[in-house]
Amino acid sequence: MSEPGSLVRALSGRQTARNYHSYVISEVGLGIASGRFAIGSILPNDAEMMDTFGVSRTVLREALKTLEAKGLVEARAKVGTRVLSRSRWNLFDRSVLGWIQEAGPDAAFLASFVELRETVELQTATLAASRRTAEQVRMLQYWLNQREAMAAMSEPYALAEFEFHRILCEASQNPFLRATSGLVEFGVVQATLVRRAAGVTEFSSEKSAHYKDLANGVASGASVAAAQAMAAILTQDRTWILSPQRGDGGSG
Amino acid sequence: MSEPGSLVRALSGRQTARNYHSYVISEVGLGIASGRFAIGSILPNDAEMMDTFGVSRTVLREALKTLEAKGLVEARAKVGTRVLSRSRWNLFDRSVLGWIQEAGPDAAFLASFVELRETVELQTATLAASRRTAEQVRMLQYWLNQREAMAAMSEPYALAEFEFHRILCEASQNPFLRATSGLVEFGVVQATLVRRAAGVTEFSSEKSAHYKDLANGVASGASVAAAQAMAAILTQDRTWILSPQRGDGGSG
DNA sequence: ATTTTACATATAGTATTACTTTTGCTAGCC
DNA sequence: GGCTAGCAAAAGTAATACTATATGTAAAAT
Repeated sequence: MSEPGSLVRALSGRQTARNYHSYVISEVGLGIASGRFAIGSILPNDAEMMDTFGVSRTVLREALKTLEAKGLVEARAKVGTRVLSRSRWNLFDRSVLGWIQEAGPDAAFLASFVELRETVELQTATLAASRRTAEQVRMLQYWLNQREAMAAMSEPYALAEFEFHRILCEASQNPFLRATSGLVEFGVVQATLVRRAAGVTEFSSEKSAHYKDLANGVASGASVAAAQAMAAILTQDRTWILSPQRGDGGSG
Repeated sequence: MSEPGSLVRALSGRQTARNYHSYVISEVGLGIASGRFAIGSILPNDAEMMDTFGVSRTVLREALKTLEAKGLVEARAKVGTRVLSRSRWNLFDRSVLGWIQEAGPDAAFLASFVELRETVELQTATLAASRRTAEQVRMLQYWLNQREAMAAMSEPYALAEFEFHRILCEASQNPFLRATSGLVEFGVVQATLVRRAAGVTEFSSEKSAHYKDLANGVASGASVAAAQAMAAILTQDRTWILSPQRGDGGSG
């Protein structure tokens, strides 16, 4: 039940597969993220993959089109469907991040992630404080309480923390920052996964004061205070996310 | 020949259509970005669109799958294919940004864009200065020269400026920042479009000193100097991008 | 020996048709 | 009035056949 990745799936709403498309998409997507389909290599051809996944060509091709749209592969006649280099991947896409997370990101990737997240979420906090609506303040308070209430259960806890950050994205009133909710989810989930693996059973306490400060800062329109509280949260998350993992090395 | 959008297409490599898929994708994508297919509305059903675009259901569905992957639409049985709200769009996707640009972004969107770009590219410049390779320094110098050489022609000029910024993204060594090259392209193109529309014929001069400082800063590893030069560039671009447009109101 | 040309071939691209599944709506039953 | 069954519209899936494209190879020309 508690296999790695279940938290990810729970948060992103990916159960197993809503239909054949999504099944093939996540199988191949995860295969690419994990390195089972090596970067630069050619995927098995249509006929072979139809056989592997037990789907028609229609389904297979539509799935590959989706992956192409996310920058993971590129199809060309006579040569096949090539796995593109990571620099072509759409790293702000929620599913792409999900596959990377499920595959087990390496230390360099996590360092890059933390680097960007700190810049982005700091701005999010700053803007949210000056633009939030009354309704958003209420929502923040709600998820703040939920976060405390669910502190003993990794998945509901992570969900509450994620929702809190997501409301902040909304409150920034900036469509680009709203589109970074995938990043935010990745961060919350990654920090929670690491701590759960380390045997943590009470998830909220270390950051509780900072979350309270953040909510208060946003509610009162204090941009600087909000940013400072966010900075404290991100610093704490960073130490968890970048802490050396259990040496399983990864499956790929 | 000089219709709006040709610069966009030239830069992003979208000629007209490589195949039927890309034709349908950009028609519908642009239709959505321009508001011709209203947000929240249902697209015409398969049969009708097959007729409109003169393609088979296979092509149409694969095109819609691509748009779904970019967060523009969502298909559900019995109800049809719905145009999603902008908050679901993948705004870091190059083609999505291209359609928005071609459709003529409104002032609020441009303000949001500038807001984010300044945060992101400032960090890019900082990191690039500390991580760039010798080869990247050479490339920067090359595009710096090209930028000057092409100052009289909007498209080659914009291309050179874009390449300069793109090399910076690469040099940051951060995959997320590399994935923001679509943003960078949008900014360069937008600034150039506005100025061309205003009758500018010499594109480089105002920012030349700053670009030189930026290249020098990156080459010598001076992160702070590089960030300052980038800030000056972005400030200048902002005044152009946010300047009131010709009052054509937009076609949508 | 090298380059060019042309062809065979493998692969994705496209078209067509038919059938299945999902789900919103409506009408009928409790 | 609310629940239930079934109709129907739309997307989902399958199967098949044909077309376009580009790669590799071998023959032909230099």
